Amino acid sequence: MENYKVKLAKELANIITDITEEEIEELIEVPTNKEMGDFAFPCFRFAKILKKAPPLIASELKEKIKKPDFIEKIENVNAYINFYLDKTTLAKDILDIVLAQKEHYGLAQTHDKGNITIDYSSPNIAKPFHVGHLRSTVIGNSLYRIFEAIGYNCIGINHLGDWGTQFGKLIVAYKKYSTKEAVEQKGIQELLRIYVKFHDEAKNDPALEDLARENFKKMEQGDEEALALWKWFKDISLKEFERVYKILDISFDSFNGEAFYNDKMDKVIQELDNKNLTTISEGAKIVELENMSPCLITKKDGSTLYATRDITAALYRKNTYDFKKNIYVTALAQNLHFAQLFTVIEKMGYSWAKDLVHVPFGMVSMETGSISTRSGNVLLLEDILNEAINKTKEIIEEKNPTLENKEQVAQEVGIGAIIFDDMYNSIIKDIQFSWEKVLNFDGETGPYVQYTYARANSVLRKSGINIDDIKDIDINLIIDEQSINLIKQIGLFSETINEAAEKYEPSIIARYAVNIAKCFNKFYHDNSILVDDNELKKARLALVISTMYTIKNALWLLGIKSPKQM
RNA sequence: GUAUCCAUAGCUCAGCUGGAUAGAGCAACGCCCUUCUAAGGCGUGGGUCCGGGGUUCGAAUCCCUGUGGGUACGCCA
Repeated sequence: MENYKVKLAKELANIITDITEEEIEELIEVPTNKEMGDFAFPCFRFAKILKKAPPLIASELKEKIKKPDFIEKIENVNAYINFYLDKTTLAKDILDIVLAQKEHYGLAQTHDKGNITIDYSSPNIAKPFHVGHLRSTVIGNSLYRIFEAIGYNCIGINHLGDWGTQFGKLIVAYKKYSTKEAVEQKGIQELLRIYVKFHDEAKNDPALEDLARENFKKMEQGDEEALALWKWFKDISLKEFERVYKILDISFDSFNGEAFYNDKMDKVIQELDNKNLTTISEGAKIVELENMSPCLITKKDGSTLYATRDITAALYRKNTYDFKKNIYVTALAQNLHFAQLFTVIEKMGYSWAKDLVHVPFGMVSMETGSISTRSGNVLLLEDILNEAINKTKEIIEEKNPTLENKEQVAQEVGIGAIIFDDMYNSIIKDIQFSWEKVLNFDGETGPYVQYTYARANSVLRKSGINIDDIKDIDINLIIDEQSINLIKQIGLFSETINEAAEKYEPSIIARYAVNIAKCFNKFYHDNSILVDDNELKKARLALVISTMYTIKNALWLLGIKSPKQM
């Protein structure tokens, strides 16, 4: 649709000389109401220059415009000039592209725009994967695919929280409250139990915290026993995470977590010193920042912090991947941390500091209050996914009991519902987790979109026509209202992906997928597809398969599968 | 205290780079399966766009300010 706007601006520029073609293009808008055309040009702006009433300007202007071929009609309503695109031209232009690109529709064929590193999921070792971790994981995965779709090469980095004082705590807790056998048997559950116990005990015995810091310092100094325990805890956790990633079908290009930077931080601290950015405050090494609390580089015992590792990681990523953008998908609560991180890198004199992007998302809470691993108020992601899968199975038994591979479909739909729900709204919004909401598959939900895809697929299957035979269609057979609405929507795919990338907002894709589904369902309701008239059937099937490609790719961008039947 | 995010229908939210009567879904009620999957379609009711100023021909949208809520602010990540 964007290209028509450009063409229209060019046409108008022949008549309007007061402003530039670019300004004209900016003024052209899409009317709120479909009845008022595909594009509108408001004339208020010229009232002052021409000293005439806007409606008069509009009507005079309208008379001067020579109708281009791609425009069906031009109308003048008050101060607006409304343009209606020629339906046949529009439908032909869009369907030609979709039917040529087929399953690649909307997705870039090359990835030559450069590298983008995306830091997402990044769970903390030794803590179970809960609802709160889902957001970073699915949003990051979606952004990865969105940027790939517009031609970047993405590098997905799981910046594991596998270093830091928490391991000192875990080592202390293990020695005090657990045994080798218990950890081997119960895995992460046992690690969680002793971690929670540590915090309970530390409330009354602050010396425990000191002991923990001591143990972390040992790790940084290469103490073998401490490192062996650390590695053991890490392996146990990773096994657990891998299982969740497998269920979600999400993968990473790098698992270089915080520990990976252990031997790279000295050099960076040295660099900060050399650039005279550091000062000592209360025994700690810090970088002073304007309008912001200082960034802590080392503690008074000399061990490093989160920020130290993130600065090091950013430098490493720039050197390794020469990224065009380096994106961090983390909670909004980490706003200050990233503001500090980016400013420090800017102060170091790196011009690419401007390419560092924090994509913040809102908090997930539960009806029982905020999620807290320490207090045990958690809802494990696996439990939610399993619940959703079971609910889907029930629905399948009720609606489509003869379906083959029910198990797999239930998995794809149940998980799709959870992922979709997480990204349907602007990611900045807080979410209060609710079983009722997440297990509701009616209305604007993942299953609704998937259902639409399955429906379309079903018609195609029953038509008995091969996809490759759907060509040379008579466009004039599908320019009724519902068909054209659907075609227009399909034609918006590329610019929708661009917008989602620009705003780092997967929900734009999710809403787009719903729009396509809505348009298709109306089209489906109003038009019989499998009719006797062969030409009409073929033309409508062309729309059916165009919808299928679009929905499948839109859902793919969100990390959601499209089962052919459900 | 400072910073930051949020505030639109009963609920969850779109719309926010200013434009024509503010839109969806859920929930409620009613209609549509002898016809391609009813996880669908259609309809009805439902609004002080948090309050107050300002900019503008025009503000839910931009600016200022107040209120309410969330979050973060040195040795956790």
